[in-house]
Amino acid sequence: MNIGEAARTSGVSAKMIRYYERIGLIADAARTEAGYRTYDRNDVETLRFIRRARDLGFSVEEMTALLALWRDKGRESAEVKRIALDHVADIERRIRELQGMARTLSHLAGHCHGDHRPDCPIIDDLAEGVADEAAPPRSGFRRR
Amino acid sequence: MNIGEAARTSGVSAKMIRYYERIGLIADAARTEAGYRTYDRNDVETLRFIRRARDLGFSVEEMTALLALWRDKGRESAEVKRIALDHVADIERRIRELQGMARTLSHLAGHCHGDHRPDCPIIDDLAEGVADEAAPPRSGFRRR
DNA sequence: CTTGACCTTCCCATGATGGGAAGCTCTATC
DNA sequence: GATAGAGCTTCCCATCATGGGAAGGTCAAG
Repeated sequence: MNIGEAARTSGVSAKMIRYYERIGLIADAARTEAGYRTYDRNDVETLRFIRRARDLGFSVEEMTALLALWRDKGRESAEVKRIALDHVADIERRIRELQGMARTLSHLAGHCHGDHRPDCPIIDDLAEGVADEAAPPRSGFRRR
Repeated sequence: MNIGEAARTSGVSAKMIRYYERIGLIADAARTEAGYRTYDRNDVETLRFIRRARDLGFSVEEMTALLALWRDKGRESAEVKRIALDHVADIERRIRELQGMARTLSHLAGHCHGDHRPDCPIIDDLAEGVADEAAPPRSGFRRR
């Protein structure tokens, strides 16, 4: 099948399939005489694996490791578990950061009239920076 | 003061100060004859405002609105509150996405021996995609 | 043989941030 | 006054995963 059908049946866009090939996450696809990429059921299975890992928030780097382990029938499950748990710890750290932000903002908003009057503790806090209630905004925080 | 001191006292890197000026979040700084940017206490206050908003996860777009409201002494607090609560809702949506991922992965890891044996439900799930326990991986999800 | 869907590569953009090069300016010390 | 070193300037590049779109080749149905 061509890349379009592989994309539809795997849930990975054609753009991303080409990208994954270019960065070496997946092997170069076979080509027709005209240069079209072709995929078989096996390739689509790999793409599905990638899509599920991606949906669980794994980075390309982590997916590279997971794919290698998937293919390695003699793998040690400890290795897979370690990657998964490291990822969980990473996710939980991000959750805590976000919770700190939400808590601070909710608190401030709770004290804001939210009417036509100009007084607003949210703005006041941003301007003065009194409350240091949010999770410590250390390095490494990225939004979206 | 020059950009270096403004960066140190505001907590916003010189790189980012130039970036914020270039994209129009802050006004063009005054310049010395030699072309050096100069900042006064007022400018540093603005930069501090930006840093705090950034630490709370506001995007540049949201910061633009918040800065305008900060300067507008006749603002309606309802407007500020709306931006803050919209942002909280956005944060909470991201938290739920992350929690779904962490839950699924923790569940899978809990059933993985994590030893020298190759059997691993984490890999099996990625390969087969049986459990659809994670938050629906709709469009718009971005990692980090 | 034309039409339209599909494929190819290539370049650009995102958002917020940092790295680094090449070159100019300022200040302190000799 | 010269020199060293810190600090400033602009410009370009990279990140990460993803999409948009242009220019042009290919294929299948009518």
